[in-house]
Amino acid sequence: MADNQQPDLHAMRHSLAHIMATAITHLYPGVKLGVGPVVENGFYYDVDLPGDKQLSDEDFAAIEAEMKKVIAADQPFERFTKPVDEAIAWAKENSQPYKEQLLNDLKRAGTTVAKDLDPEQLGLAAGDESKVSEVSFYRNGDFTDLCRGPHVASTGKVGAFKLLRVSGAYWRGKETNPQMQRVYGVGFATDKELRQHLAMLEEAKKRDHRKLGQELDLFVFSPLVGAGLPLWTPRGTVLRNELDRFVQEMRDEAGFEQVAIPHITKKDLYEKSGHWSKFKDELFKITTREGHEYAMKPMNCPHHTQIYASKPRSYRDLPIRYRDTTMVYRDEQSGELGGLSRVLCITQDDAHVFCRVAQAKDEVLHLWDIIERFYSAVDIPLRLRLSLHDPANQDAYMGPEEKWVEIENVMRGIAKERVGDGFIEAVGDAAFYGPKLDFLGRDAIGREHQVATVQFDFGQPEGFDLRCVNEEGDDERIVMVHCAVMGSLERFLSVYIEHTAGRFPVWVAPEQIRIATVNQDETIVAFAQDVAAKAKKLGLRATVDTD
RNA sequence: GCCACCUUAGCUCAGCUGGUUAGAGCAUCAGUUUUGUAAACUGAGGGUCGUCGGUUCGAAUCCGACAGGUGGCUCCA
Repeated sequence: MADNQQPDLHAMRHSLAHIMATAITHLYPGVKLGVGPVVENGFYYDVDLPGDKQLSDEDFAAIEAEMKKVIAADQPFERFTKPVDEAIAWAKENSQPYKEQLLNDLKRAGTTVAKDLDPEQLGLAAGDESKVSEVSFYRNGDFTDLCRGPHVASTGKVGAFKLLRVSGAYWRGKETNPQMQRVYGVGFATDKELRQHLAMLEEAKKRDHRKLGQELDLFVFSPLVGAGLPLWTPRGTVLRNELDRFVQEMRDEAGFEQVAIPHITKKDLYEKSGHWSKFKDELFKITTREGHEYAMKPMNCPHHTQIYASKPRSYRDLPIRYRDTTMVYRDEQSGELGGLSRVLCITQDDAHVFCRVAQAKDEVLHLWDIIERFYSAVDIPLRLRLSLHDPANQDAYMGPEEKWVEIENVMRGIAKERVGDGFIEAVGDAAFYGPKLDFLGRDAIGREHQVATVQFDFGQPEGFDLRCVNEEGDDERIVMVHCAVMGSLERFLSVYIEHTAGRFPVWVAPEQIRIATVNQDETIVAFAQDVAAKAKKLGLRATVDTD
């Protein structure tokens, strides 16, 4: 829910959702309605059209025209209430099975327990846990809808709007439920604001990394190689290498050592780490000709633990810090792939620290320093999110809950010490092996993306029995700290390309110097080539342009 | 994976309801030009219309499958 918009704008958008539903009801009698809430910049309504009718963009003009008629009629929005049983009867009479289902939930539970459903969509006040005896409706003209409101006084007072797209959406967000059609629109108080918003969308389109990636010759896709598998051109590879080199230089200063690992492993490694059972759907699996099962690595930490575990470690050796920029592979659902934001092969600028519990805090802080230096260099402001486990779903996590709470308190303490109250907490966003400090970067046109991450891991050291010999000569369990600065190079570059609109600073630019000659006279061209050669000797990326 | 839409030259796109050798701009190449502030002139090459199959006398155009893409849904260790 968009919570920072003016209340009347919220009411306008909510009213637009009703007006759209009114129009669709007029055009497609017998339509079954789902929910129609306000979202950022606009609204949507989920509809299930009679017969096999499927909406497409071409139907928008007719729907918009019908909406304009409803708006021109300036019908008042009238609120009234009904006892819940009468409301259920109303839904039955009007063949609105989705509304009926919502009402039944309201009656039975007093609220929609399904946390995937916003109570606001149900005509129910948020936080209202009591049993519901009455529900509210809104009526405009010949259209009546179960709704909490609020609405504007009449349909003439909704400002400017435009329908943008239609897509599939599962009823109540559940994959196993029937799929409805979700019609999205945007709404603003004035035409001018609507035009500005549409202009912003145009700007975002211009910056689209998929478009710029092709125009700037940074990466390509091949249908023969497959979806979600970007191929990096020489120019794009320069970008990747320069950014990574900067991160790795900072890490080396902080005592990291580079390691290298194979991209596949026997299944045994992931049986021990817990990946085989927890993430088996996302593992790319390989069976050898002898029938042995292998998998492409979906992450690097299990491999790295085996380097650590290869010999006895003294407390004097710790912390041991490995860094490794390498690809991991995840078998994502085909429909989720898109550009560089979501790929099957993810290049992680990964790092793992093996240390004693008491050393972990300093390690986290040093890694945090590197993250801050990096994002200040690429001019992307960061916001911290502390990602915690979900107590309601403890089975999804390694280890006992007390341990989680203890470690999360330590992480929260570190965050408080460093940024005060300047961070948010997200229950359920932790990794299965430990809580995370996630960093959200804000790009030049205001969008936020998750980029860097620092993770505290006590699960895997336990699973792999990682230890050191302490001062007393006893075995001591160690902990791991994971850190990726760019996270995924692919995803980071999708953000960075759009952030800079392809105008990269000189230090990462694939082409730093272009020498253009005024004509194609031999001596002049030779001179230009000589200058370019000298520049290259100095380590600069120079080209000659004789056109 | 699910729903909708899309796929014509290297790029951006025309090709109406199926009917002669599929077009344009930019880019490329060749020749001309050598002119100081954001697209010089002339010409040429380049496409089995995503792939495979079907309907039809005839398919870029209609149907199906597959692949790839876009927007969402679901998912994202």
